[in-house]
Amino acid sequence: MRPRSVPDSGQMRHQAEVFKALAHPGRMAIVHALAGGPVCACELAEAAGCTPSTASRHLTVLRHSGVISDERRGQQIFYHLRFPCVLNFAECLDRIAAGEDAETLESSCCS
Amino acid sequence: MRPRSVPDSGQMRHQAEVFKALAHPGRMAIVHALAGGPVCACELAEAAGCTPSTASRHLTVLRHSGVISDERRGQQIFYHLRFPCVLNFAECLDRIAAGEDAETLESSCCS
DNA sequence: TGTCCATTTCGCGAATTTGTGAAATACAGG
DNA sequence: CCTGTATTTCACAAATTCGCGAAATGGACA
Repeated sequence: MRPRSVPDSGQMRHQAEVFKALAHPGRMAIVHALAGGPVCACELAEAAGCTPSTASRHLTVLRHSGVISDERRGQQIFYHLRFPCVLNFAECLDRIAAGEDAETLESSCCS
Repeated sequence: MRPRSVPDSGQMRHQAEVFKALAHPGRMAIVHALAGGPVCACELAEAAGCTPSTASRHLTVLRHSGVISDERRGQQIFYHLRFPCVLNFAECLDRIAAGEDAETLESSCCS
């Protein structure tokens, strides 16, 4: 077990903000849709299963929390996943939900 | 880059639910307070900086999402962190926020 | 049984989040 | 400049979350 530093309250607020940005099924769908590389906003609206308007707000939330970044390419805007390890952690959650023992998992979790 | 399976909508809903449970500074404080082992509810209320009443609801949210479990010991109830890798991921967030490059980080992230 | 202690549940108002259509903005190309 | 496409911003109502005090619950112990 590697030693771990205890975060201060500012760090914990920031962590909670990132978790909040991810705390929505549509936004998780967006994050997973970005796993293979940058994707434009219109495709992300489809992935999230909502209108472009709603998707735009989800994208704003994710961008503001630092999870994604945006880049204009001609008429469209492509989004890029800045925290690839979110996908690692999400996979851990699936494995624990599937019944895998968390202790056994820990050494390989999120790696 | 290890191949990664794309989660179905049920898995993404579950992931979002876990993230939502963690999406609160007080609940993050509780999670970090549990890093060293089980802690009773009254101490967790202190760690979260709220009343026992509010802390109890936070604990209910965390327990319902599977992040923690509870165990009675005499008069008090001790809580236990079931997802230790949450701490790994939280540390990644700190390191990225501190300016560390996410690509460099990924291979060691959450491990 | 009765009393203490730890914890949870209830009820309430305040604040935040959510989704959407309509309108505004930004850019490419004639 | 004007048109079409992509995206965002705005305004609004519905739903959810938050925090706390008061009251209820559940064991431990005499």
